[in-house]
Amino acid sequence: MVGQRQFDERRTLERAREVFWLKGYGATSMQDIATASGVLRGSLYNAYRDKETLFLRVFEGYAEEFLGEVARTLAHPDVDQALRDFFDFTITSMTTGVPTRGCLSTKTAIDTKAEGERIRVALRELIDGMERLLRERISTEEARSRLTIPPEEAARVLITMTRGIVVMERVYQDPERLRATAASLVEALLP
Amino acid sequence: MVGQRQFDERRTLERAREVFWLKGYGATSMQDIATASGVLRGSLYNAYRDKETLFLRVFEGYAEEFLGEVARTLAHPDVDQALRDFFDFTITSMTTGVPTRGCLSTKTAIDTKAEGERIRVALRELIDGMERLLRERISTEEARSRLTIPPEEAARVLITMTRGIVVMERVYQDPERLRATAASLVEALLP
DNA sequence: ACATACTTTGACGAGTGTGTCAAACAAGTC
DNA sequence: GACTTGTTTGACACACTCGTCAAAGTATGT
Repeated sequence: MVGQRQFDERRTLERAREVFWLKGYGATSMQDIATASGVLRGSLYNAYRDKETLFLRVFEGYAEEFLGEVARTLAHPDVDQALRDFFDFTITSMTTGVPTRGCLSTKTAIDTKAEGERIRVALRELIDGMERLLRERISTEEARSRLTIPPEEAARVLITMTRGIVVMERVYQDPERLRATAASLVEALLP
Repeated sequence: MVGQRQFDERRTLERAREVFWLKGYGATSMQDIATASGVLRGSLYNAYRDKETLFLRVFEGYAEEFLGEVARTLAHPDVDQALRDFFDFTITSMTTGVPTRGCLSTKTAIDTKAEGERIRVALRELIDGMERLLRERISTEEARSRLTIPPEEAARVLITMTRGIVVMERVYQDPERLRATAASLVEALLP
C-alpha cells in the first residue's frame, strides 16, 4: 500500500461508537465524531464515504460484541439464572455512563433520521441473533417443561421485553425498577 | 380580547401533532409545522414561545386522548379480552399511516433532543396513567386469582411490553408478529 | 373615530449540518 | 530521485435550524 491511512482506525471507530451511542445517529454530526476522534471531517468522509456508511461500520462491531456478551450470559446451566444474567447484562449495559447511554440499537430503531434500508437490515440481524440465542437456550428439555408458553414464543416475548426496558430506562432512570420488571417476567415464564 | 388569534388553534395543534408523531420531536422543525398548518413560524413562536412548549401543548392533548382510549379498551368484562383489546388498540395506533407513524411517546422518550425535564415529566405522567389503568383492571378478585404474578408486577410487565412492541414495529414492520407476541405474553400471565 | 392590545409578517443574526474538492502531503515502488 | 497512489487538509457551496424583532395589521371597547 502506498498512500496509507494515517489515523488509528480501531480507536476512531471506538470513539465514533461512543458518540453515536450517547447522542444517537440522527443527532450526531460528523464534526462530533471528528472532534471526539481527532480525525478531520474530510478524512472521515474520504475513508467512509458518508455518515450512514460510517455508522454501519460502527454498528457492525457493536452488534458482534453485544451478541458475544449475550451468548456468554446465557451460558449459565440454570435457566432462571441464565435469563436473569441476560437481563442483568442488558440493563447494566444501558445504564452505564453519566448520563446513562441507553441502548444503541433501540435509539437507532426509533430514530427517524435512521430509516435507511441498510440500517434496518443491520438492526434486524442483531435482534434476530439475540432471539436465536435466547430461543436455543430455552429450548432444552428441562426449560421446555418448565415454560408456561412454547420457547419460540417465550424468546419473542423476552426480546421484546428488553426493548421495552430500554424505553422505561429513558423515562424513569431507575435500574432497580428495570431489574424488578425483568424478574417479574421471568417469574411469569418460569414459575 | 382585543388582538385575538387569527388561526384555528385546534386545527393547528392537530397538524403539529401529526408532524411530531411522524418525524419525532428532534427531527421536526418549526418550519415543518408552519408548512403543515399554514401558520407562519413567527406566529407559532408568538403563540407558544418555543418548540418545547408547543410540543408539550401537543403532547398534553395526545396523552389525554390516549388514556381515554386505553380506559375504553380495558373496559371489557373478560380480562383476557380486555388485555387483548388493549394491545390491539396500541398496535393499531402505531401501525396507522403510510409509512406507519409508530408511537409518539416512545419516539420522544428515546429522542436525545427531547431530554428536557418538562418533557420527561409529561412522559412519566402518561406512562404512570397507563400503568394505573392496567393495574386497576387486573386487580379484580377474578383476575388476581388467575394471574401467574401479582397484579402490580403484571401491570409493569404489560406496560413495559407495549414499549418493546413499539420498537419491534420499527424494526420488522409486521403488525401480525406484534399481535402474536402480545398474545403470548397474555397467555403467560393468564394461562 | 380613535386608542388599545394583541397578532401577523417577513427579514435578520448566528449557528449548525452534509458533502465536495483542489491542493498539499506521505510512503512505498521503480 | 522521480513516480504512483491514496490520504490529509481547509475552504467552499448550499441548505437548514432556532429564536428575535420592528413594522404593519386588525378586532374590540370607548
